[in-house]
Amino acid sequence: MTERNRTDKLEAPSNAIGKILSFIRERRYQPSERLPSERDFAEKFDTSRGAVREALAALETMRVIERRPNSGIYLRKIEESSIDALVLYAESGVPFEAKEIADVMEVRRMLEGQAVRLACTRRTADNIREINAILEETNKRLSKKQSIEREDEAFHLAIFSATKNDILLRVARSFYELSRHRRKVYFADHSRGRQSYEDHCAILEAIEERRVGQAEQQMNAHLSRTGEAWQALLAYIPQVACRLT
Amino acid sequence: MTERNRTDKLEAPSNAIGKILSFIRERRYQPSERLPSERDFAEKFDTSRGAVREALAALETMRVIERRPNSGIYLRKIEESSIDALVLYAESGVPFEAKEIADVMEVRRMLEGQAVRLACTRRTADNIREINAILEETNKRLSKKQSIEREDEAFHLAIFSATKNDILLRVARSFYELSRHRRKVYFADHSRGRQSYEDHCAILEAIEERRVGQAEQQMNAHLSRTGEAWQALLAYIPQVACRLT
DNA sequence: TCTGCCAAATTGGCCAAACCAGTCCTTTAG
DNA sequence: CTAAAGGACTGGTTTGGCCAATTTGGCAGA
Repeated sequence: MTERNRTDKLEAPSNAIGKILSFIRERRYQPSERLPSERDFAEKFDTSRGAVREALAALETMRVIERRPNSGIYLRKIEESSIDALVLYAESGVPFEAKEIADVMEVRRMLEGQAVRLACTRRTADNIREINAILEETNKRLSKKQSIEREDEAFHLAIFSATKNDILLRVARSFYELSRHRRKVYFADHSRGRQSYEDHCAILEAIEERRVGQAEQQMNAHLSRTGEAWQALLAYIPQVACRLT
Repeated sequence: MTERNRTDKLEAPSNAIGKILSFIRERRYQPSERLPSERDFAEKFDTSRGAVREALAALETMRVIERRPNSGIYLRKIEESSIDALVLYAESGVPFEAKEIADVMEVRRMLEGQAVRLACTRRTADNIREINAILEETNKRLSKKQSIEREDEAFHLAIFSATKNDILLRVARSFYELSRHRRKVYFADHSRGRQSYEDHCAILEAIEERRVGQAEQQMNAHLSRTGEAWQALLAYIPQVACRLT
């Protein structure tokens, strides 16, 4: 009951990574604490040292652990760990807090209002075509009662892309990756998907016509609605959030 | 002449990671192109398959490559690769463009102006103490004519930390990581360090006294000065930027 | 000539046993 | 009591092998 064929998030959880990760969480290891040795892990998971070392290499680049030669493997602070590690954590069963939602929405307000302004002035015809295609796909999925979490992410990232600021796009990508699990929960409700779709259409129209003020206003309205929907979601069924995947 | 004992950036370039990375770059591989097999790499680098596999595991979590079972190893798009991979690239000898600087400064303007406002209202006494300590260290290093790139990063991240928004802090961290190499180049000049220090002191004062408007204004002024200094730097000695490390 | 099938080669994934070069701690000889 | 010797760890690395799946190529039949 540990995992199934869900190898479409990170391509190689490779089994061992997940095992080590949940081992760390279950045993409540503290930062800078020393973990079992490679050989212990291999024995514990009934696998080979090579497989363990490969997983450890991955976890080290995610900055979850630190390997000190001739000493041991040490757990690092959670804040130091990379986004990929957090995604792995979030993907299955980590507690889910209202403050995180509020934080996410605050950052979105900081970034997306200004991004949409830039997008208005710098967009090309290609950008419009791309966003249009995304919205069509959104509509298609909505009419089939499917979740649109990926299309929502694609829409917002396409706006960042239209700003022609590669650094901003990169930051936005890692940000959206970070909140991907929450988005999955959010769009489990069909009506929230419909509302987002309508908001998106209005935003695209403003960008296409290069109405800077209107675009920013529409984006702010969209984010406000999303924030309120989140509050409502959390107020009534906070425990549902964890179980959905 | 490939590498020396510079194992203080990412903890385990482990030699093989760097070798594979420069191999990819030298041979000008294109995205989605198939790389040599694990066994080929092992032979090429005169090492074992296990070492190669460990490096590949790391590169896979950095999303530089994709390993398809029973098929091969494929190069992914650069835009998909993680920040760590970009840092590795930047660390040694990648071209250096003015647009990147402009992009970075644009993002900083988007984020830090609002962040400093939040910091004013939400800061605790601890935040002030922390920032003060950073500024003291900055001053100490300046009087010893040392570069302050780490202290500069610490100062700005401490402001993000004072906003009490963990998501924002995380985004800012990855952002600063992304531009770490450029910062190293920037602070190679001592006078730019002094200017930043003075700006930082003014910003801290405003945050401490919770003067929201003044803090934002100081931050904007600081970012403007930094942007201009960058322009000047790039205009006169663009080629120096690449060679400095 | 074209088609279909089967076997060999190649791939990544994995395992086992060993050796190295350090660190740390205990034991032992002076 | 001290200091040297020894052993028991550690992560880092190599070698050599097996597995399952895919790809490939050649051979047989139509």
